[in-house]
Amino acid sequence: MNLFRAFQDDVVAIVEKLVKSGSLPEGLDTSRITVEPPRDATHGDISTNAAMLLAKPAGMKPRDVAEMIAPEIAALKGVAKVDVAGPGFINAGLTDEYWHDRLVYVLKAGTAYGASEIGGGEKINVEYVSANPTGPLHVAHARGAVIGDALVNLLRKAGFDVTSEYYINDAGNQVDQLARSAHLRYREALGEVIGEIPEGVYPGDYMIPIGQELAETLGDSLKDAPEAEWIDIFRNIAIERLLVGIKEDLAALGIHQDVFTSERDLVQAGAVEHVEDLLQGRDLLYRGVLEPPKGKAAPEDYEPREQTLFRATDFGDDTDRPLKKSDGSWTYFSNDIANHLDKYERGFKKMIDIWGADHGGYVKRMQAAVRAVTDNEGELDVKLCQIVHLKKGGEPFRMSKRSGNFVTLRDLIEELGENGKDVVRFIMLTRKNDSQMDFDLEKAVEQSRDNPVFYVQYAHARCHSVLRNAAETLGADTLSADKLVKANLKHLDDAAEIEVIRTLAAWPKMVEAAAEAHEPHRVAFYLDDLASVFHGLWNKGKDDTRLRFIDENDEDVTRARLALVLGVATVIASGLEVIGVTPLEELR
RNA sequence: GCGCCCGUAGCUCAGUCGGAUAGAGCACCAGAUUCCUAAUCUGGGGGCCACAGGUUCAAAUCCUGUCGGGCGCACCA
Repeated sequence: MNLFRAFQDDVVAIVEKLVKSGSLPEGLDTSRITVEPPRDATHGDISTNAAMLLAKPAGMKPRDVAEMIAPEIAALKGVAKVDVAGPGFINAGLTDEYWHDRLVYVLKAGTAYGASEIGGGEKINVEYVSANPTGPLHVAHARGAVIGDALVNLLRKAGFDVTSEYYINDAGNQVDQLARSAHLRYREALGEVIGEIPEGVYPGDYMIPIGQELAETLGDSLKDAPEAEWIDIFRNIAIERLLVGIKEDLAALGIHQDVFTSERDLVQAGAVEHVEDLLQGRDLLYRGVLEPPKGKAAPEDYEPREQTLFRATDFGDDTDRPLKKSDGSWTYFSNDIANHLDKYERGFKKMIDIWGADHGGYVKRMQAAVRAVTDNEGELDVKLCQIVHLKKGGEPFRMSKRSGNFVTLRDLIEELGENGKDVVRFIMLTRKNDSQMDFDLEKAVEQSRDNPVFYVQYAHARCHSVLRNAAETLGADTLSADKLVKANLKHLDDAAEIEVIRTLAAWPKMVEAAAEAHEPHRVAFYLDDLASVFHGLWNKGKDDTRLRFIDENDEDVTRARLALVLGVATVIASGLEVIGVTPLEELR
């Protein structure tokens, strides 16, 4: 449960009560009332803006409204004191007992703690990676993969019914070039000297084994055959093999998407004609000529051509967009509309796509198309990922083992050693998705405060280290959550201890806010905060022995503190679960 | 020329559907450590939140314009 939401309900109830008693006028809008933690901790534990919001419509001064509400809040369970401050904030401090109850709640819930119902079981589709099946994944894909996957977990925790999806771009020119590349490697495997690989054809070494396989299974029958005879076969096999590799690359990052949708299958099933019919039926298509882009030099081969255009401007786009090329064939755009319409027809009103920033110019038209084709029922959010600059010790990092001239995802993970997956996942979430970032391979494996992966992992391991130590004298079987939940938590009375619980108690709100904003990076920042307050408490114990977790002379106090330690470990594990990082119990 | 994203401490970045005196880490300065893991800790200095208007009880946050940086700009995918 999100405690702020609970208090928010209480405040709204108080306002309604005051309306009923005639102290406040009727017809007030309570929907914008919030209860939040004050930014400055000296203002208490919770704060509401209710008085400032209601003052104007009620025709009263904010402070007067506040003075009416404040005593009612003071009467709520768990509230220790209430102040009216500033322009009309009502601040409340909560009792230690209230916070102790929160800790009990954490221990009872385990890593499920933080789960929310705000999603209400609503279906939502998250499409990410969707790289062309023309080679192994590289670093540029890693960020979108991690953001997408963490977002999926986050939305699930927030109560949505999430489907994770990969759209396979297996139609069009690129995969034809792939087929040609496979044919070239096939000829090479049959002993031919292929020389320089032509422009546009994929040159990577990863095509060599596919060529060899084709040579073994097909013999030399298609060696000199015209393209039309082999291109379908070569394309299908190459795509299939590369897709297996891509899935392995994703698995190395701990990613297993639910649905892989083939563009080619959709096209063959007539999904694009379906789009055309739908748009036609809504009178959103016409034959027209697109102007060349103004200002900048027009493309050299520009000539006015008539084609089928979609009225994207009716839905907020800057210009109408072609559904068909001038030769009458479908554009990539039209296929992608079919993809999104297909999702909608599978029951997803909410859709999220994770794209690279270089596709930013494509967002408006896709959103316009989704609205058009779903009669404004469907809703597409697009998260753009800015590029990642790989560094090593501050210097740009390049290497090329498996393929042409880019760093593959596998290379990256392997370069980072045993915890490569966890390091990549965490670091990728240490920036907002739309900020550029540097990924320094040296810093990412450093064991220091500078490295958030380590800092958070270490906090978790440190918790378990304490529990292991305590187990030696108290017995491991007495330190489980269901035993520690019965500890006498009254002993947790130091401000630093309460501060830790307060941070634990913020986790459910964090999950909800991050899920609503579609921003998984907030989880990584929260975990860094939590680790920080926990390490802080630990360090206090260094100066003040009375605050150490284990007091050999007082088992009662020790158990209370171990309950807190277990609570911290639980919430860190819960958060790491969301971002897909393994909570290590030992770092040695 | 148009569209989108970004502009917050010396550096890298957070900043909750608008909330109180704008935060963190690094770097810098001054101290601490026979102690459950020193795999450090405490304190301090440092800001016209790019700029100018507007909306609001309240703006880093929303709107308009300007400047600076990135990305994208017929039928490619």
